Amino acid sequence: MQRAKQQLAVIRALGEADGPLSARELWSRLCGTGVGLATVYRALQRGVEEGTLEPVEMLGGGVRYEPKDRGHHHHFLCSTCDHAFDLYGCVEGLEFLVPAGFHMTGHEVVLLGTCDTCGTAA
Amino acid sequence: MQRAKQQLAVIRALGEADGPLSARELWSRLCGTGVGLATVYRALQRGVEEGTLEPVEMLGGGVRYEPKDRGHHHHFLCSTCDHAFDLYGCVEGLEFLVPAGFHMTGHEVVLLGTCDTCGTAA
DNA sequence: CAAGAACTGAGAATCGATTATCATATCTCT
DNA sequence: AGAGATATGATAATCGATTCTCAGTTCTTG
Repeated sequence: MQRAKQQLAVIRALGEADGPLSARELWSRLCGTGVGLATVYRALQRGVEEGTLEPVEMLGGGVRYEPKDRGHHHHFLCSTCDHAFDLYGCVEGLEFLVPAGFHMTGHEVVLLGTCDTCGTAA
Repeated sequence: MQRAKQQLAVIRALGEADGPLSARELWSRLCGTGVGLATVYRALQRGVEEGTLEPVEMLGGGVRYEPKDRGHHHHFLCSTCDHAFDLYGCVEGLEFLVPAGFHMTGHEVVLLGTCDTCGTAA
């Protein structure tokens, strides 16, 4: 059987988002459509198993998820609404920070501040 | 009353660490000294209230703590032992990543890889 | 030493996040 | 339509992290 309707709705909502979403964020966006929280978790778990979704750990606690096809990028975390936004572009030249004997395989950059909406509202 | 012995032991252990520690890491380092986990949490909470400790959220779940006097710096997270190490030096020129309308107040950089010890052992 | 306040360790209680369960509903295939 | 597999939502169960409780201990001050 193909992936079912409700799970597709979850994946679609994630694809339309402007950044990684947590299970709860995703669920609240699907509110009213009658999708259960359990189904959100099922869709996320399945997406990760199939390799189409990627879990993103970040400040603010929980794990967020995003489609794996977005390539290398970083995030902006709004301290007011706690939403994470995708950023385009990357940072180079971090190697000089690595201590001798350590081996760097990747890096994470998170910018903090207020987003468009929250900044204007304040 | 001054801060009591056990709590001082916690603060000292944190000061001697080469990076931020979680409550559990701290506790295991004090194992054998008969310090209870509750006391570790009490010392951390008190340190934060007094402004001498700073909670650090990072990949890998839980909150870690470090003395607040270490100034601006970043961390290296070993994917093998899951320990976080302080890095010296910082990154400039991240502003170009910030979308229009957003206001950046800070940034976090985490380098991932294997540390000295884990890299050698592998 | 005496009295009261602060501190302590162990384990219970709580909290939020995630996962498991189950009866029902939906889909696929014929 | 009928059979069997899969998906669903609600809720219960679980998990790890943190906080609370409490009886006993240690410290301070006199």
